[in-house]
Amino acid sequence: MTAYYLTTPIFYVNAQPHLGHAYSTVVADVVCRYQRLLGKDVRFQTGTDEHGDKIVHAAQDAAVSVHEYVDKISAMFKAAWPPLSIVPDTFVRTTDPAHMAVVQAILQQVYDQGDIYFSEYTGLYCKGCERFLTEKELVDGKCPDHLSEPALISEQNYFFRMSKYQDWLIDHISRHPEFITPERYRNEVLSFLKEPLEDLCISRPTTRLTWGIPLPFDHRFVTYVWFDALINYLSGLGYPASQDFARYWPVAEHVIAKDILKPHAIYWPPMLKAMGVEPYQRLHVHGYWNMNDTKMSKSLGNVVRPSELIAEFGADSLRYFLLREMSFGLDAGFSREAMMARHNSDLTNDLGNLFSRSLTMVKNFAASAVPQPGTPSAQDQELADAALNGLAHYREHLEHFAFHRALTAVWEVISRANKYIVSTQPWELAKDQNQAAQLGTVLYTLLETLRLITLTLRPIMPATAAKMAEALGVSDESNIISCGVWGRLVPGKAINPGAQLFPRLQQEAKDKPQLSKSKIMQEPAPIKEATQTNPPETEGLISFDTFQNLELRVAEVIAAEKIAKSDRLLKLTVKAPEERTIVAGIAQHYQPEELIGRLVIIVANLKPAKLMGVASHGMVLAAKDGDRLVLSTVSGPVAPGSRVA
RNA sequence: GGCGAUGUAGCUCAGUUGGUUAGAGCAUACGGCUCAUAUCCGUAGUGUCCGGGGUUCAAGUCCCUGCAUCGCCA
Repeated sequence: MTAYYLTTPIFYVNAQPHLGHAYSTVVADVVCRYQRLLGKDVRFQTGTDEHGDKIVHAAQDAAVSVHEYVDKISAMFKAAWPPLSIVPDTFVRTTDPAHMAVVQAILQQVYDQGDIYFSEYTGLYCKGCERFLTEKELVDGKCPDHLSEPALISEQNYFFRMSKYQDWLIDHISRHPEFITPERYRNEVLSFLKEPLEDLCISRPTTRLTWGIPLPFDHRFVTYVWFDALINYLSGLGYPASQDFARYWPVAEHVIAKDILKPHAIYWPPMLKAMGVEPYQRLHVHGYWNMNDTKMSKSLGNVVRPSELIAEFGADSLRYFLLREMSFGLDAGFSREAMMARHNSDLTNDLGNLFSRSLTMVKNFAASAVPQPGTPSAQDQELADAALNGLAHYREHLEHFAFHRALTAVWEVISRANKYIVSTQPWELAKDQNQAAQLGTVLYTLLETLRLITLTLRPIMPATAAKMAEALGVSDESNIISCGVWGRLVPGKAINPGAQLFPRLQQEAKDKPQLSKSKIMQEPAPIKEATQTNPPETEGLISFDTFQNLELRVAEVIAAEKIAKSDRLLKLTVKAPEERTIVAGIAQHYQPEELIGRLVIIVANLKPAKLMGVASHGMVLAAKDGDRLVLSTVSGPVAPGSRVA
């Protein structure tokens, strides 16, 4: 049996699972299910990336130990997938002892053969950022985030001789057009490789960072996060001496989002080469989901929780939407409205209704059994051909990760079937005994078309496809090659129409209460609209729900500076609890220095805006008394990020 | 600053190597059917194909230039 191995990235546990994580993982699950339908032996892996200073900080902010923190978030990721009908075979944690042992063995091996060397690096180090900054990042010689001058320090570190593999890598990418897809990302990588590659710093001294895997040859250092994380793709297979590794690695493919293109396309192949392992076969790069035209971002509080969407639409509907709405590789927009439209029109109307009307006719006109088909007319043959054609196109597109095209091909068949019903008018045929044979052919053609559609939907919407297969009496079909042919339904076999596949969802009132505080960012409902829907006596008042749309939080000012060329604006860096930049028009009332450490109240879910070239994520509330502005605050000490309500 | 991508109907997008009247879905309007868990089918549209210039018998498509948005790099 041919093997297939597909991975998602391992997700960094400094945040909870969001739609972006769900997308990568749904894509991988769909492809794995499809490969299984082809009869392959599939290995599907995901996991969590748990080392690094950001995680130590996140744990500190949450006031728990690092171990407790990573256990908790990792478990949240693990628990996020089954409700989406995603079933990985392996779930790797970079804190697993087995993974850590593999990382250390590889470091030792590469070190022994001379591709890791010790060297000194001198650079501008910002204590606040806990990292080296490049000259270009500095503003007036200062760190833009911490407004302090970085120190020129020398640090000794270990480096991976990546530059040695540059020519090999360019050659490899050039020879393998499908190594990085879609093509735009391949071009991006090739263009990056036109410049000389620098060696990769792969260590951090334990004086700066302890939450990592110690270098086996020097315990004063831990390994840099990428040398740790990427290796999960091997350690999850039991590298080096396992049958799984021998079986699955030669067919390995990775799914990633575009933000981690560089580590996967530039660092990873040379790492593999250095350890004497063949590179992966294909890297599939996808884009971002933008939320209501605003970049999805953890710090803006406009993260969509997949669990809430599942609760509202169902896992299958969400999977369908994600695959149908995004052109793989490009960015796409997410909105509840778009999802509602897809659900009701594509799923409820087109597919659900076709299924329901067809089975009802079999029930009413053919005694709930597969009818005996007669000689097909041109019309019947046309639908049969369209169904087989659709299946072929679907397969072609899925092979290339063109999910939206694959689904368009299937919906083309659905649409043809709906037209076919109108033009053949089975209800008229049923009225005339002489046309019984023709009726049988029509219904049989419809059922076969539905059976083929069901086959194509198995990877996309597993639960729905299972219901459809059950109704058609073909639950045992599990191979798209042997079953993807015309005429497998046996006349006389019982058909059992089930419940409606996709109940219609009503568009909720716009100011529906939020299910949780961190949902899709919404514009606060316009007051005008609220007054229109409210009785006259409350005119000018807003509803509680409207108020709930405002996310007010306490924030601590940790840095402030004047914005050049503006006499009114200050650029504030606040902790709420994440760090964010807010531009405030208070320069005439407050000096930057006197703001540091103050607790203020901010609107956390305001649409970001650029003021004098600086992006502002939220606004600071202040009282206006004539010409005077006085900042809002809370009457006692509370943790930054506390909700004000 | 360098390289690249994108800009097409109200919305989301298709448009192969230049080739007749520029397409689809959604939304809108009207009409038809009744098998449908309340849908489906048909018809009707509207487009300065981002602006400007050029090549060509012929440009959404190729070239130059400008604008806008985005990405990568520095």
